[in-house]
Amino acid sequence: MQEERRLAVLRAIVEDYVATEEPVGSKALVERHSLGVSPATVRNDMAALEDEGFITQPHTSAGRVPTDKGYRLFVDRLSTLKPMSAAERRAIASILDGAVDLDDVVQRSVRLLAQLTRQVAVVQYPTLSRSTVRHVELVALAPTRLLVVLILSTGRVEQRLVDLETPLDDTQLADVRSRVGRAAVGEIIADATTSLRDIVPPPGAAGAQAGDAATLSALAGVVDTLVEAMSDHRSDERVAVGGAANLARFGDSFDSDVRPLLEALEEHVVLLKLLGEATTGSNLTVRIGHEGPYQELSSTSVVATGYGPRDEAIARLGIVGPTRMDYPGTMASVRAVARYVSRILDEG
Amino acid sequence: MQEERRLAVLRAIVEDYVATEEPVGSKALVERHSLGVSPATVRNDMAALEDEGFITQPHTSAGRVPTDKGYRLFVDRLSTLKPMSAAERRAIASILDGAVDLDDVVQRSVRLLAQLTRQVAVVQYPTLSRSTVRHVELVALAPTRLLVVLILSTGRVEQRLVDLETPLDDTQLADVRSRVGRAAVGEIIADATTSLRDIVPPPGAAGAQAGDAATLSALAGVVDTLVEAMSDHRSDERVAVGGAANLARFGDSFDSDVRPLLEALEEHVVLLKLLGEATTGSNLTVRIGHEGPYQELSSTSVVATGYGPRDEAIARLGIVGPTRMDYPGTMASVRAVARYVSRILDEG
DNA sequence: GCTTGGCACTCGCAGTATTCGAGTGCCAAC
DNA sequence: GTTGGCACTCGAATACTGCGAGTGCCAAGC
Repeated sequence: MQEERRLAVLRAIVEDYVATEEPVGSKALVERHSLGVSPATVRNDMAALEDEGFITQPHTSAGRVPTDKGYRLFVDRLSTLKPMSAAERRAIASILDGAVDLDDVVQRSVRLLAQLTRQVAVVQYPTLSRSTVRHVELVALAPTRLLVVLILSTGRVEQRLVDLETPLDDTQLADVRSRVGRAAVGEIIADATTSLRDIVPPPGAAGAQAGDAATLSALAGVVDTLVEAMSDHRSDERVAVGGAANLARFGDSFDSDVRPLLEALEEHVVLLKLLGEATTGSNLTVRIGHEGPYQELSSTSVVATGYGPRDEAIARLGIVGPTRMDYPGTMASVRAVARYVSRILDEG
Repeated sequence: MQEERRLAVLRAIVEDYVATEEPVGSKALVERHSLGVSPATVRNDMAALEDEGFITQPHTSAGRVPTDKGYRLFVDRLSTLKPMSAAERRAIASILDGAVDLDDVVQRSVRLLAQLTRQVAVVQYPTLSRSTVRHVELVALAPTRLLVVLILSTGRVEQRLVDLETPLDDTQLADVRSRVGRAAVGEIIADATTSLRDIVPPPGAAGAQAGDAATLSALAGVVDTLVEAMSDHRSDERVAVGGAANLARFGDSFDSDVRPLLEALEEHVVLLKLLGEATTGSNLTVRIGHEGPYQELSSTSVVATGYGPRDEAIARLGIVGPTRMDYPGTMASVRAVARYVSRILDEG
């Protein structure tokens, strides 16, 4: 009984505090929520909640404010995702459906997310590691210079230049091209890497079906380049950021809260760590205040989820904002955008 | 005589105000600078300067602060570029020389610039319009699907997909490839666009050396795609931004000054307009406060310059900061980075 | 005629005092 | 277990005051 009401009180406190940005007192609570009890009773409950560490008061004789632990309980047990309105759904669809390519999808997503949540949005570009090789092309730019183009199932295109030791004629080039294609096309990155390595004969031990020296040398160079392009971490680390202007709403504490966040937004490695490791599926994760890996960001929360085609989370997206945020609404928006983007990747 | 001293006073006021961020009074001025006159004299000069609109006082009985007009005079006539220290030169060289490709150069530049000036840095990616076509490649991904790769002299690579109406065999493809190559390679973008259009025969009027229908259809599709890629404004508009965390030093006025700037940083079109139209050569431009095109950014200044290989300004870079900034130092840094980047583009 | 010292005046800032009221904890009564 | 009452706390807002940096002006001096 009392336990249940206490949780109701906690929920009310979180909701009011998020809405008003001011510590909430017992009297205001009973006025705004129909709890069916008097302020005095609420006070007793508040005292209990404070003992348990869910709320705290900034100074004696002020209202109560949720602690990280309080938000955690709220998110885990007291909130239900706010359903998106029809208008919001339409907005998501209309904005994302206009995208012309992968980069455009990411950029539109980040804007959309920032707009919906009024927070700073972060979207990781689909990572290479889970995707498959759709095509490899070799183009002779000059007698000893090849352009290697790698096209992945996500739509990402990587190109590299390879300088050859000896010139290659068309037949030899076609040979290299077909060997590489057979080894890599259709494989996921990880497998393609190993099978590409396999088609380069170890130096010295010339196999029966190996081929002439020029071809082998070129093959080795191309394979090296491809392997390097595939494992290139720069591609994995790319993220898009949007809605930094929303930081202006942070209100008070500027130097202590906004500054470290602004710095983090430029460090893509940090951002990726904030988004969290991509686990399987599309689970929505919420990291509140101190739960995160960075001391300086102890007053910010992260709401993130994986996304990708066919329920494979090949990248993550989410938002970063003050611990005092509208979790139900934000979580709903993040999930909705992730689902829609995943669907687009499915079709593409 | 007096005129000269008045300018010296203005210079001293600007320097002191930039350093201390506080209105500067007559007494403090004569103490910190050896002007050789008494505070009373300085006061007279100040009154004159105020009449002319170069300085103003925030409120009666406070020190003086430079106006936009005052900064303008300072920048135009009273300041000499601070020479870069040897250490700074080395830092620029060592950071930029490590770049592996064009994007890397831009990204390193923007970080470097933000670090040197402690302001928000903006670097436009080299624009297409002035650069030349180094190579065009056509790759048959499928019988009726071509990958068109466009490589420019700046090192930028654009790729597009073209769907054909009818399949193309290797001979026909080679034909299209060589026609396109002959028309475009080596030309600057603008010329390539027109000469590409010229090689597509007008519908109906089949010329003597035209060729079969499949080839012509494919040719038209490829040319359309190339022309579109070349004139694609998205490529022109790309900019990199760095050092947003430096906005935290803005001190006071948050909502009125920082917020619009944060918003502008996400609008690349706005940023490009701020950097200004690329004029010829590497002229350093300084836009102070209200001189800029945006009302909301009236308390920010922009220091920008063009850069590019062989003294052709194919893109711009610069910084955005408060009107109260160290102009000589900032201008020197911007120019130094622009020169170094231009040199790298020269070599690449 | 410019420069300078003197001087009265202004006015923002910082520190202090004071009031106000929202909110609390506790207790006795229900 | 709930409720109304009540004394108490303490931060925020307001008002007051003295300080001092800075100014403008003027008359004397170089």
